[in-house]
Amino acid sequence: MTRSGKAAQRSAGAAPTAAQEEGNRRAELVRAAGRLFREKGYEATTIRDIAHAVGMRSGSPFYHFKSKQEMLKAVMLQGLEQVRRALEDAAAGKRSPRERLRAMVRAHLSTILEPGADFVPVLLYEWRALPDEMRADIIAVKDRYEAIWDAMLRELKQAGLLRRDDTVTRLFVLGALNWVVQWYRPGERYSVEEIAGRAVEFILSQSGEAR
Amino acid sequence: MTRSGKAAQRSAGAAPTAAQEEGNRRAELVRAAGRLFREKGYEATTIRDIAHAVGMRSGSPFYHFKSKQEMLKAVMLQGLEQVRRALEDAAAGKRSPRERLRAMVRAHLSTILEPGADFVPVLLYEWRALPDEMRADIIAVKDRYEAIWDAMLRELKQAGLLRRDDTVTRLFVLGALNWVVQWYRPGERYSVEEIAGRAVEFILSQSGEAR
DNA sequence: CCTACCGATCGGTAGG
DNA sequence: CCTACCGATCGGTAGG
Repeated sequence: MTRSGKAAQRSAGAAPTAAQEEGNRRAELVRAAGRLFREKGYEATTIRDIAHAVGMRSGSPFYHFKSKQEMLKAVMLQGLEQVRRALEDAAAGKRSPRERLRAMVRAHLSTILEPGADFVPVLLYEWRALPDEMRADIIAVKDRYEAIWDAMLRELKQAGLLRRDDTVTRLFVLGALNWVVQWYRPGERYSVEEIAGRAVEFILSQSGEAR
Repeated sequence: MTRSGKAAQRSAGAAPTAAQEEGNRRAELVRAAGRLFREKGYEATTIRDIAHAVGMRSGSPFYHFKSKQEMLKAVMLQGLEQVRRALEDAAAGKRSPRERLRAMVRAHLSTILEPGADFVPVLLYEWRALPDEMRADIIAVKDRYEAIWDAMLRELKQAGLLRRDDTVTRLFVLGALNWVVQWYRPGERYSVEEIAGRAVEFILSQSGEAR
């Protein structure tokens, strides 16, 4: 699924070009780095861990990345692109404000909780490890992401479903959602779908009737 | 302020005993460790950093702690005791449910945001670094902390101020609050007091009149 | 609590 | 992308 995009770039059946192979290897490294950074944390993960996870030797990742920090940056950028795309898709559907909120909450939670969804959690919890200069590139994308939420909150307020639609409210909302990664365990008691429903209910000031 | 408790243990004017001096040094190490763990993260902080912060040489902290992990555990336990005590004090005041909630939110946020309040943020964000065996000791204290919130939520629901009072609701509430450490900057735009007020408003399903 | 030290490991590089 | 390697640093210990 993650790969279908890549695969579609080459004509069917043709052997991949050298550049494509290289891109694949790079993508594999980012994926492995994301998983390890999430599981063990950036500092506790070694380049050797990442290299071995994709069948390389310790020095080889530096052929694809200049430094460990560049790998972190790549993971974070991928996480941001992923969650932003998911959110835009969710918001695009023609639905009522409430239904659109629910779709966005579900999209956000999925990107954080689904097995293999490692990029965004790394983005959320490894800021400290990122050098100042690299943050600017990330903040630009982050702003676009938050703008989608701000638009949603404005809409909800106009519909009388939310008391306030300012920045602090958005931070409370995203805080409640992002915190779910701390307690959610797959297959245990609540599904992502159920948590999304409960979150919507928690966020909105008027319960309204179901659905 | 943090020290007045300690000082009160000895009779006024008397020289501290050897055991008290030792306890003070240990407490200094915990404080320094808390600050550094918070700023740089557990993995990125070295024993040497901590030692130098209190004027010791690199090997000396091991006279007080068996390992770096034991230092982390000490920081976390102190964080939990601190936030639990603050919360119990806040909840103890004879007030309306809404006022009690506000006091608890303020207490929780203060323990996380006030300058020098490093223990709880470490507790929140360094779980990964703590070995399994040490978690049990911490979880026992954590349960007592969460029980206070559960009681508060039950009360709010009975008063018709909250739609639900189950575990997921508590997790949303604490998520929104704990996330504030990610965006709050002292002296910038919002005070802790203001954020507490906004959080209460966000949490409750009925706005009611001011105050 | 210091001095002196150790084994292990880490991010990164040169040279192919 | 591998081999071979380097300088630096780290958590921890012995012996006082």
